[in-house]
Formats: sequence, C-alpha cells, structure tokens
Amino acid sequence: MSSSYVTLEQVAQHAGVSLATASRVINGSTRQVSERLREKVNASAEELGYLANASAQTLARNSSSLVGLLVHDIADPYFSSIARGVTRHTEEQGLVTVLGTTHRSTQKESTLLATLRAHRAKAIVLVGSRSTDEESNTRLIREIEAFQQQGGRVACVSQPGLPADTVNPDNHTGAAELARHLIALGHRRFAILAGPTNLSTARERLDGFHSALSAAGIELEHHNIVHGDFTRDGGFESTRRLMRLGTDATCLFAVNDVMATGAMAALRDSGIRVPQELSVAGFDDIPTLRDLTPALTTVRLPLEQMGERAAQMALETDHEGQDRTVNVQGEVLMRESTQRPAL
Amino acid sequence: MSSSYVTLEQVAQHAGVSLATASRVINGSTRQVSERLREKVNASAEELGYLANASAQTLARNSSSLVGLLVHDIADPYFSSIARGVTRHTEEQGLVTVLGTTHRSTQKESTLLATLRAHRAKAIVLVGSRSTDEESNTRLIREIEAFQQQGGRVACVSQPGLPADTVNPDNHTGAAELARHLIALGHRRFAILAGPTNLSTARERLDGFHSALSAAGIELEHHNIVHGDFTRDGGFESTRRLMRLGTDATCLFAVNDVMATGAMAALRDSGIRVPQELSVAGFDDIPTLRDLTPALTTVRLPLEQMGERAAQMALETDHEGQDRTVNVQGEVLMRESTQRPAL
DNA sequence: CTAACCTGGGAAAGAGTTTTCCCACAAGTC
DNA sequence: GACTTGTGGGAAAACTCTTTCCCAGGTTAG
Repeated sequence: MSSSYVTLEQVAQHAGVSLATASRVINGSTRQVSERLREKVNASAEELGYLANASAQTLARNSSSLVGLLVHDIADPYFSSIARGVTRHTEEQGLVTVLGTTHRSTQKESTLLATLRAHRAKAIVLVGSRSTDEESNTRLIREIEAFQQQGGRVACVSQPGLPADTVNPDNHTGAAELARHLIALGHRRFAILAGPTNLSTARERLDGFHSALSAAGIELEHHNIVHGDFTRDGGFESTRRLMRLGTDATCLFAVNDVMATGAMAALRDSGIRVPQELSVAGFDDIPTLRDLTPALTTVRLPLEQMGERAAQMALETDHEGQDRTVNVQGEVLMRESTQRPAL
Repeated sequence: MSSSYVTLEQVAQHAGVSLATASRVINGSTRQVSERLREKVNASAEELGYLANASAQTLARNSSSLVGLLVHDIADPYFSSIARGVTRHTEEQGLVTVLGTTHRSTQKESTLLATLRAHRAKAIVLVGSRSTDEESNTRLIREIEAFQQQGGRVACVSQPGLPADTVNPDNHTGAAELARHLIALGHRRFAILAGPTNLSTARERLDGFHSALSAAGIELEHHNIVHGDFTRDGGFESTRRLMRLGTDATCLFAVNDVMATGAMAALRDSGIRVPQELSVAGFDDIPTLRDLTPALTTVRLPLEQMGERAAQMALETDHEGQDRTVNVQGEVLMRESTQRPAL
C-alpha cells in the first residue's frame, strides 16, 4: 500500500525475464533482444502501467531530463514570449522545463543555478540582460563553468560574453536604424527613456541610438535622458519626471515597449498628444502591446524564436566545439506613435 | 575527473565521521549530534563545496522538491500572471517550479502529468479551464487521483469539481454584476463574444451575464452571440464576423480581456468608435492590457494572488482533510470603453 | 556495585535504474 | 570432434542518499 509503484523488476518478473533484459527493452539499448521477449516485456509494462522512476534514472545516468529556464519575471511579456519559445522546444523533445525567476537578484540567480546543478539538469537557458557589475559577473561565469564541468550545457538570450552559446539581438543596430528613421522623419531633438545603466541590453540600445544621432550631427542633451527600470510603472514615473523638468524634444525613445507603454500613459495624463505633440518609439514589439493606441513605433524582435533557438542550441548534442553566437536583427516598424514633428 | 562531484561520503571522511553522522548533520535529523562534530561536518561541507545530489535524495525519500505548474500558454498574460504568483510562493519555499504548457491538448496534459508523477513531484498546480468533455475529464480525474495516491498534492485554479483544493473565481457573479452595471448605464441590446463552449470559465461568464439580463427582462438574441477561442486573434475574427452579419447591439461583452482587445481592434478597423457607437467590456483586468485606449471596462481578478494561493494550498502539509475551495470575487471596473448608449 | 537507561555514532539495508561483465549455448570452421 | 565465434540473457556493481538497527560507553537509580 505504501508504495503503489510498479518497478522495472516487477515488469521483468511478470514477463519472466531478468531485470537487465527488461531495461534493455524499455530503453532500446545497443544489445539485441529477441522479438519474442521484447514483446513480452512491452506487454507487461503496458499491463502493469509501468512508469520509470525519473530520479533513479537520473541517479544512474548522472543526467536528468530537466532543462532550466531562468528569467527575471515571468509576468513580463518580454520574458513570457521567450519562455514560450523555450517550452515549445523542450516539450517537443520530451524534456521538462524548470522555471526560475530571478527578479534581477544575483543572489536568487546563484541559488537557482545551484539547484539546477543539484538536479543534474541537462541544460540551462539564461534569459535577460547581463549585469555589468564585475563581481557578480565573474561569479556567474564561475557557476556556469561549474555546471558545464558536470556535463550540462548552457545557452543565453541577450547575454553576450558568457562562456556559452548565445542568441544575441543586435540592439545597437536596431536602435541606430530606428534613430535614422526618426531623423528621416524630421526629428532633431530627442529625449530618451533609458533603462537600468547596468544592464547590457539597455546600454546597447542607448548607445546605438546615440551613435546614429552623433553620425547625423545631432546632440543628445544630458537633461533629455532619464532612466527607468524596464517596467511599465518605471516608464510612467520617469516620463513624468521628464515632463516636470520640461523638455524641448519632439520625439521620445523608450528603450523597451513596456516602458514606452508607461510613457504614453504619462503623456496622456499630462495632456500631451502622441504623436501630434510628441512622437514616441519603443523597442521589442511585444505581442500583447500591439493594440495600444496610437500603435507603437518600435523595433521588432522575434522573441519566441529567440527562445526556441536558444533551447535548441542548448540541447544540440553533436555540437561540441566553440561557443556559437546567433545574431538576431530587429526590424523597424514605423507605426502611429511617430510622425514628422510639428514646426 | 569524470565525476567532479563531492559526495556526502567525502564530506564525512574529510570530517572524520561516518556517513550517517554527516547526513544527520546536513539535514538536521531528530537524532542529536555533538556540537563539535556538527561544526566539523559543516566546515567540511563548506570547504569541499558539497551540493546534495537531488535525485539521490528524491530516490531515498520518495519525494522531490519539484512543483508542477500546468498552464495552457505561458505567453498568454492571464496565465503568466498566475504563474508569477505560483513561482513567488514555490521559490520562497525553496522549491523548484516545473512549467508545462498544454496548449489545450488533453494529450499533452496527460503526458505532463505522467512526467511529473515519474519525477515524484511534491505538488501540482493546475491552471485553466476544465473541459466539459466527459471522457477527458474522467481521465484527468483518474490521473490526479493516481498522483495523490503517490503522496502528491494538487491544487487548481479555475477548475471546480476536481478532487483537489481549488481557487475558484466567481465568474458567474462577476459577469452578472458587470451586466447589471451595463444595464444601469442604459444598455438593452447586447452582443456577446463568448469563449469556447467546452471551457467552464467561458460558460460561467456567459451564463452569469445571461442570467442578469434575463433577470432584467432583457432578451439575448441568438445572432448576437459569437464564439472566440480566448485569443486576441480569435476575438478579432469573431468580432468581424459579428459586424459583417450586422448587429443592433449597443454593448459588446467579451468574456475575457484578451478577446476584448481583438474586438476593439476589429471595431477600429471597421470604423466603429468605442464607446460612442458601441460599448465594449471584458473580463480579467489583465495588467498588460490596462493601457489600451479607450481603457477597458472589465472585471478585475487578482490573478497573481490566485496563483500564489493555489501554490500555498498545494503545499500546506498540515492540511489533510476535505478538499478546500477558495472563492474569489471579481471587482467590476467601469472605465472608458463603456458609456450610456446613444439614443 | 550492578542493572537499567541514555546517548552518540557506525554499519548496512534499501530506494529503482543503468550498465558492465561474464556465462551458456548455438552455429559455423577446420 | 574440438575450437572459435557470435548472440541472448543474467548477476551484480554503481549511482548517492536516507534511515533503521544496533553497539559501546557513560550516567543514573536502587
């Protein structure tokens, strides 16, 4: 009663073969087993409702069917889109996805990485901006290497520079191209709703935008840059601050769509019409946010595919060479939230 | 080299004690261990970087630290909000969340449930509408019971009638109250963008709305009901269909926010102004969709807390009695997408 | 002073797989 | 007919941990 499990040994007995033979049938080993016995074992397994004990398998094989997925916040549509791509691939492969949310805490990240290591996870997909903090970065690298030592594989999304396969959106180019489109529209004075300075994604987008402005001979004034924390409310607050201080910009670039959403809300609250009085652009093309009014000009990233590709790279068994990097280009989508500036 | 792991035995040797003693120290058993040895063992574990092998523990204890979370689609903000609540609780408890996405396939649901069983998951949180299909329902119940037989615990969100603890939003009352508000605004002719008929959530919301209309002596005409599939695009298409066929309704109720979003997009495409020509209301108050224009009238559900509560119930060890049900009331939020009908 | 009782610690038996090693037997070779 | 070769099957070790059982030594009570 206490143990309502069917073990492989029971299956073997029921089929009248040895434990080893049963195992060989169940997970198709290299060794041949006669068709007769094979059928007998399969029939017994079916009849008894055999379900292999995953922890015993993991222990014996020293590798589990778990794939870790670490994101900052699963409720953030940026991450949930990527997560969907990851789960699509892992589930297709019959693997199990372990979801860990770090909420930008390197502490939690470490804990989760250790847990995944303890579970002998087969692979880990790391999503989200890498911090520029030296210390936590080297620690992260050490942990990744420890995991790889154990035979685990790692792939990252948006975290260039780690010793692992990487899916890397070209934030710099995307932002620069967006800037050029906006300049072409006639804008000359820009405000930027930047992200946390220590996150590479935020910095790359800022840099890319900035460099395109410079190339066009446009100055970006210091007081026209405010920082948000990549959340909707952060974007809202930072935009209010910008408005309170006053700005002569004709176009506001928020480095991600989620903050752009907050910005548009703040502008509406302040009675500023978008795009008539101020153009607004974002980055990511978050699917859930495509129905905002006015429709947001942005740079589309194929988030779901990025997650899928990362999972795929992390699980490719044949590849054993150098770490690979897949660069992903964004596509500028000019929509309703931007127009040529009023004279 | 092959095995770069530190085992408990190595820790024990390093500390000069037996394996059993080391284990007693590490996971604070009932048996006492002298302070001296205790410190020695802990120091050794620290020094060697001991990390317990989770699968060995699972095998020995016949219970893992895994908590399953089954949703239809992690990119759907309804589910990702709930998922956030679930992970908050599980991670707080030092447990590991396993994410499975079923995409409304009972086949995948079964597979995932079996996998979780094979891993000796400690608990499972099941999220999403229960199907009304008799056959898949009884199978689901059998699988849940099999899991419980093994000592696993189950909690559901929005799936009343299963042999498990349940967090149950009062869809009927919420929809009815919303209907009363809309009637009070002056609406008499309604169109409904209903959900898949076989999902309880969709049905309850439809029923609740309908019963409030009946109570007010308002007929709901058959041609004013269309069905979507709970997705944005489904809402879009169904609304187009509704418009093509023509409707005399002054208010459109979509049974969830995601479909309401698609409906608003379709109406805009058709040049129909919301709310001036047609009022629109949704259900859920999805956080990511709060910035739509016009702001959507809806029924707020505390999605994140619902997930958290479900996880909490699933993990409460002391509770061993009857299955509990927590009812959650929605709150009607009248916003910009509804107004009194034009005369 | 001895009997009963604690208490800390160690040996060993599982938990359910995988996998290696070896044996038995049949078939083919000279 | 003995010897090799090949093939299917079984015994047992290994994976790492938990936990029970038991023993030795010290403490207390009578």
